[in-house]
Amino acid sequence: MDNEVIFFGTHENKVDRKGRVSIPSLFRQALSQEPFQGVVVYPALHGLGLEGCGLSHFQWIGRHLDKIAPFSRQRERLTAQIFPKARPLQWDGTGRVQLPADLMTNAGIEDQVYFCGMYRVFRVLSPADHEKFVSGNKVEDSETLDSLFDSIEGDGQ
Amino acid sequence: MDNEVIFFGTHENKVDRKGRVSIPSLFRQALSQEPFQGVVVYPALHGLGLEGCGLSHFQWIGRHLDKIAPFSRQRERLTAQIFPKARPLQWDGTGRVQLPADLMTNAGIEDQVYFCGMYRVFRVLSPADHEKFVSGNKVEDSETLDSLFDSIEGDGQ
DNA sequence: TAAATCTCCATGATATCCCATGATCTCCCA
DNA sequence: TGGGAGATCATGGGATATCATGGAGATTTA
Repeated sequence: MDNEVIFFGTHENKVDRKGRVSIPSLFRQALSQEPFQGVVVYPALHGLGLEGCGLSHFQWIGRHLDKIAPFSRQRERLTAQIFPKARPLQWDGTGRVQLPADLMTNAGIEDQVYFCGMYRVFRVLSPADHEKFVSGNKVEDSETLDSLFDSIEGDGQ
Repeated sequence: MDNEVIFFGTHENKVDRKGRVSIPSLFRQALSQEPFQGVVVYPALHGLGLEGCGLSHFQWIGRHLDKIAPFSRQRERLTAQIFPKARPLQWDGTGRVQLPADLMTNAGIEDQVYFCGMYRVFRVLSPADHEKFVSGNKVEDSETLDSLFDSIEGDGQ
């Protein structure tokens, strides 16, 4: 897979009173090869704040849904969980997007956000949620961490 | 699959007393590459409100029915549910369509609707149905959500 | 001819574009 | 190695464009 889009690092940005926020330059660089110059944002599936990614990765999520029987209730429930709250946000010439009011409310975001790179996606968190996010994902004992890593297969690289 | 038609977000619009309603700009953009500049609307399969999509996807639904045994009761029921009440609605220069009276009655729509993007289709819901839709599709504990996703095969990406 | 539908124009709210600024980072040369 | 010039980045504010919506008038349909 060429042109891999990867997000990392934590970036603290301001939300101005129009609801605009700069997408971190590193994230925009990561997405620079994408046809859609913007991000897709939706409430995080597991827990806190918002999650975002490029359109291609979002379409990849959609293709997962395509594997489910088209008129089934399960497909409808999963779709309803993600799509009605997802929004494509195109950035402007200065790299900013407009955060929709409903998503901001949903995530308790006011005038400051943390962008946390999370490999193929990123999180957008209020300061309070960011703190919970950091402490909540701490792995207390190194034994646990070891076993997490051990569960991943090598690929002979 | 290029130029994928995907519907996102929830949009609250008014129905004026002539029965006109704006198709959300995002939805029209999604359909901008389609030969037919409009939507097809029919009663939703799983109960609430109306469902809509572009003409191409509607044709795709038809082709899906072709996979069901031709003289089966199931095929007839699905066909009867969708096709007799479906209507192509072309939008005008300002992006509005006229909602047919029978579909509005059928869906309990009066002067306000919610458009919910649902991936390849979208829902058109009265305020009351929208509330039921949201609460009815809630996945209470994240375990359930996980298991829903886990039931889908990964592709090793 | 009455009712319904479509076209066109006006309007307020909102989102987007464009330019300016200060802070930080990078680069280059002494 | 240190310091200054220039570039990049996040951010603010005003101007502009877009969108949803209302209504008048033209056109079509029954």
